[in-house]
Amino acid sequence: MLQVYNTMTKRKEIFKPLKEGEVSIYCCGVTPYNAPHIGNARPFVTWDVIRRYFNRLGYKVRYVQNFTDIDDKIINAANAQGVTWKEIADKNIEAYFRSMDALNIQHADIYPKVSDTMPDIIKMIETLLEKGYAYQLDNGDVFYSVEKFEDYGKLSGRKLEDMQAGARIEVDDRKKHPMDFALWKAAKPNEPAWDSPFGKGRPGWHIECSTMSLKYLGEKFDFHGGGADLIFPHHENEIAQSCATIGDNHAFAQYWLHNGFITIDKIKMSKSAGNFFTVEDILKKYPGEVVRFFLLQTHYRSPLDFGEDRIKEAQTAYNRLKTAHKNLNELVKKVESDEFIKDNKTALLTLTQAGGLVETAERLMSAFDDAMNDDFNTALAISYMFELAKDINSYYNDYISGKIQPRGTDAFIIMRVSEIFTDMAATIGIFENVEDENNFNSELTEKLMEIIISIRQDARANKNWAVADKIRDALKTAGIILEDTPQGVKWKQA
RNA sequence: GGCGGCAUAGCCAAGUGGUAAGGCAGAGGUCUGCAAAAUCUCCAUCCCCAGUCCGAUUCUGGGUGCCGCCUCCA
Repeated sequence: MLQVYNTMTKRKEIFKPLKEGEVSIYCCGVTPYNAPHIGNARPFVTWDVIRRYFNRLGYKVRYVQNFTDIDDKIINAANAQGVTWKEIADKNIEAYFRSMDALNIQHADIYPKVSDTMPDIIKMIETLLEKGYAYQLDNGDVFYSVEKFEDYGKLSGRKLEDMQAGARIEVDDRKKHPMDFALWKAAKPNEPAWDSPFGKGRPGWHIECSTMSLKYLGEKFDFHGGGADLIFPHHENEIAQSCATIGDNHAFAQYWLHNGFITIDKIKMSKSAGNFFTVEDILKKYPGEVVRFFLLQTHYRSPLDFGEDRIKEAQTAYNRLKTAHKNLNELVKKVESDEFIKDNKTALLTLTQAGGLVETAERLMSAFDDAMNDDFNTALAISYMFELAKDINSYYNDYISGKIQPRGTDAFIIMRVSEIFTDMAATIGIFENVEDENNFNSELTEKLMEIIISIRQDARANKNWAVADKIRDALKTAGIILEDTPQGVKWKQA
C-alpha cells in the first residue's frame, strides 16, 4: 500500500488515484533564463523516480511539466544580452534538456509553455474578474484578491494577518491587500506583450501553472509537485486561482509533494544567492548516473548538502553496485551459453548457496517495494540494493574460483536474481546505458589496450614487475584501471 | 513577529515504543608477484532536561542549536 506525505495535510496518506490504474502529475518546471543548477534538478530526478515506480506498479502515468518562458528574469536577461526573450528561453530550454537527459530523466508527456498558452491564461483571468476574485487597476494591471478566497493559506498553513507582508520588499500600495498578486502585468515600453481584454501585457507568475494544469490534466488531478520554496506563495496562489475558477475548493491537485533543498554549507543553493553549481559543470567531472544516484541516496524531503566530497563518495558507492551489476551480467551470459547446465556435479553447497541467493533477492525485492511504498524512500530502497549486491558478488566469486559447481537449477536462479536486480536499478533509473558506458571506448582504444595488456602480460610472465607496475601506474594516471583477475586482465575507466 | 522542518557513529544517511539499515572513511583477515576489485570481521545507547510507560532514540512538554518560507527561487 503506497503512502505519500501530503503537504496539504502535513502527514502521510494512503494514495488513492482519482481514476483506477491511472496517475496524473503536474510538476512545476523551470523559468529558462539560465542553465539549471543541481538544486533545480532535484525535483525532476525525484519525480522521474516516482513516475518509474508508478509504472512498475502498473499505473498509466500522465506527466505534465511546464516552461515559464515569459517572465521578468527572461526579459532582463534578453535586454542584458541584446537578444529577444524567445532566444533566451529557447537556448535555456535546450540546456535544460541536455542536463536532464544526462541525468537519465524520462521526458514528460507534455511540456507546455506560457507563450503557447496565452488564450487559455487570458480566459482564466477573465473568469476570475467575472467571479469577483480579481480586480483591475487604471494602468491595466490585474490582481487577485486574496481576501476573496476563504481558504487562502491552507496549503502553507498561514493566515493573512500573520504574514509580514513587505518584510523584505516594498508593498505596492495600489493593491487592496498587501498579499494580492498579479494575474496580468500591463506592458511597459519595449517589453514583449500580448493583446488581451485588459490591454496589452503579459501574465503574472502563478497563473500559468493553474491554467496549464487544468488544461492538460483537468479540474482534478492526483499530484502536484515542486521544490519546497514553491509552497508559498506559488502553490498557494495556484490553489486560490484554480479553485476560485472552478468553484470548488476541493478541486485541483489531491496530493502535494515538495522536495527539500540542496544546500551548500547548510545554506540553500539559489541563483540569487550565487552559491550554486550548474548541472552541466558537475557533469564535466561525474557521470550523470552518479549525480542522479547522489541525489537519490537521500530521501527527497530531506535537505541535501552538496559538496565535491559527497559526490565522490556517491561515485564510489555507485561503482560498487555497478560491479555487482557487471558480475551478474557475466553470470547471465554464462547461463545463456549453457555453461551452467554442462557441469552437473551436484554439490550440495551449490544448492544452498544459489538457493539462498534467490531467497535473499526475493526478500530484498519485497523490502525495496515496501521502502518505495513509504513515501518513495529511495535511500532505504537503495540500501537493499547494496545488500543484494553483496550476495551477488559472493556467489560470483565462489563460482569464478570454482568453489561451487553450478547445476541446472542455478540457471533459473541467476536469471531470476538478474531480473530482480535489474528491476531495482530501473526503478531508480541507473544502469540503463551499459553499452556506451566507456565514452572513449572506441575500436581503436580496444585494440591499443589489447596490445598494451599483452606487453604487460609478457613482462609479468618474466616476473619483470617494474615494467608491469609502470604500465599499470601510467594507465591509472591516464584514467584507466587495470585489474589482474583469475579470468585475465580487465580494464575500466576510473 | 508568524508558520514549518531538522538534530542518529569520523563523515553521509534510513528507521523503530523493547537497546539502531545502508554507504564513505578507518582497522584486521582472505585473495594477489604487488596492487585493484571482491569478500569476511570490527567500529553508535540516537542534542539536553522533565514527563508518560514495565520499557523511549522513537510519544508529550520545555530548552538549546541549525535551516527554510513569509520577495524572486526547485
